[in-house]
Amino acid sequence: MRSPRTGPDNSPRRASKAVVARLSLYLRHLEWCQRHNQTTISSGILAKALNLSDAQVRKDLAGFGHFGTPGIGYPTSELIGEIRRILGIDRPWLVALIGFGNLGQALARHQGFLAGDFQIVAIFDNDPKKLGSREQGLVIQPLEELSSTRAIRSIELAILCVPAESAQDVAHAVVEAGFHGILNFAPTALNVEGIQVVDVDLTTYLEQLTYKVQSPV
Amino acid sequence: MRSPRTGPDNSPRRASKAVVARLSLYLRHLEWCQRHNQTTISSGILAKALNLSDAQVRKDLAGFGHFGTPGIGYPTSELIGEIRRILGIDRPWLVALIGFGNLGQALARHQGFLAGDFQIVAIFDNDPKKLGSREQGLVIQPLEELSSTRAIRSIELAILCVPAESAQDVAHAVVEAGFHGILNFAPTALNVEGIQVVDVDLTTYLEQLTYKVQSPV
DNA sequence: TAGATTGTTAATCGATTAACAATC
DNA sequence: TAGATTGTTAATCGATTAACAATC
Repeated sequence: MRSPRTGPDNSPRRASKAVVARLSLYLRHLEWCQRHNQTTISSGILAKALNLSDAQVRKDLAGFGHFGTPGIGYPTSELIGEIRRILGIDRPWLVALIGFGNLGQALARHQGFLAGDFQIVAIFDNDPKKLGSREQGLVIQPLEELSSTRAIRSIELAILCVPAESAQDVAHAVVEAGFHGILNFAPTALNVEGIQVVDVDLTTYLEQLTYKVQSPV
Repeated sequence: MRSPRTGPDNSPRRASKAVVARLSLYLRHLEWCQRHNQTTISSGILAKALNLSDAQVRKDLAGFGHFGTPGIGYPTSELIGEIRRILGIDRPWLVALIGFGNLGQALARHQGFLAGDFQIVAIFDNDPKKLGSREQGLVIQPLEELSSTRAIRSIELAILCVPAESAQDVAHAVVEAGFHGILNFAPTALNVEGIQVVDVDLTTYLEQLTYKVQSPV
């Protein structure tokens, strides 16, 4: 039973980036609770574990439906299923890794961050020295094969780990190849149409930290 | 010449996380402009390059001082200096890498994301198989040496790349060792006092992307 | 001077928090 | 029933956008 949040025209409203990010955090803690045989959890307990407020947890979840029971809390397993469905990870996603430098190699090996719902099934790079070598059972392919490989295997997502200088060109090729989304690790703003992009800018995080360290609270 | 933004009590006010993140983006594009011999830049041009609004750029910068000239724009080099000073990267920072699994190894090798202002000068791990081996000229040290090594070398920042299960314990040791800040790659919320933390949660980004892909605008 | 652009104020928009009736 | 907790509304807070006088 659910009644999704709707706009004035009654169409479902897209949740803000902040809300979606918190849903991922809720999901991870709920899975932890499930492993510890916690069958229900209250907004207060969940909030405390993540340094948030109980009101925020309830508000976030209520935006997507009625998942809890007054006096009881939220059923762990059911809420996990609901959040996975909301996030779109109630099914597996195929991923192509583009750019096999240090970061690309790291992500290919650090499958932990893929968390089971995502699978890297192709790796691309234009460095002739890397082409043809193998990683995790995958042959490094040239970018010319991006479009054909994507189509054959129905790959939907691309993780972009190329240098900033070539990122825009490669992003264009990714769009042309028919991908649906880009996780962009290149430190540059992409200008693309008709495709979703999430930026992960590793260079900015240490600067956020030094700002906080030199201006504590 | 600058007049920093102040609170009602005239004390400098801490900028929001969003503003600080944008300062990093401004800085990077300004450095690009400098390499292309652009001596001044307007808020409109800078905004367009980063998919932001001109008003937002001016507002962000005005929060820290008067850096521009009406009719002209902002002087590239001077603004770079100001932003670097604001972010705290007008001096080098020493960094310890804690946890030498796949991600830790990747970050050690992917020095690109450190961008010259940060230097990894020590690596720690508790895996007996890794101890004593070398990476980038650094010997992998046991966590028992965290405090002494930090003090001897005056290391200020820690990059935490340990598994979620041990992250809280290690974070505690990091605080005890006298670090000033943690860049936390462990997928868990840290509960620490008296130290600054920036979380980088790689597991959540692909979920943000699938949400956007299945609910486009 | 005319055109361009800043810094700042006011208006708008959105997100968080507080409070509480409803309900198990 | 009494205690706990949700879902939701109203209040607060903060961030973004729009507009424009000041100024080069």
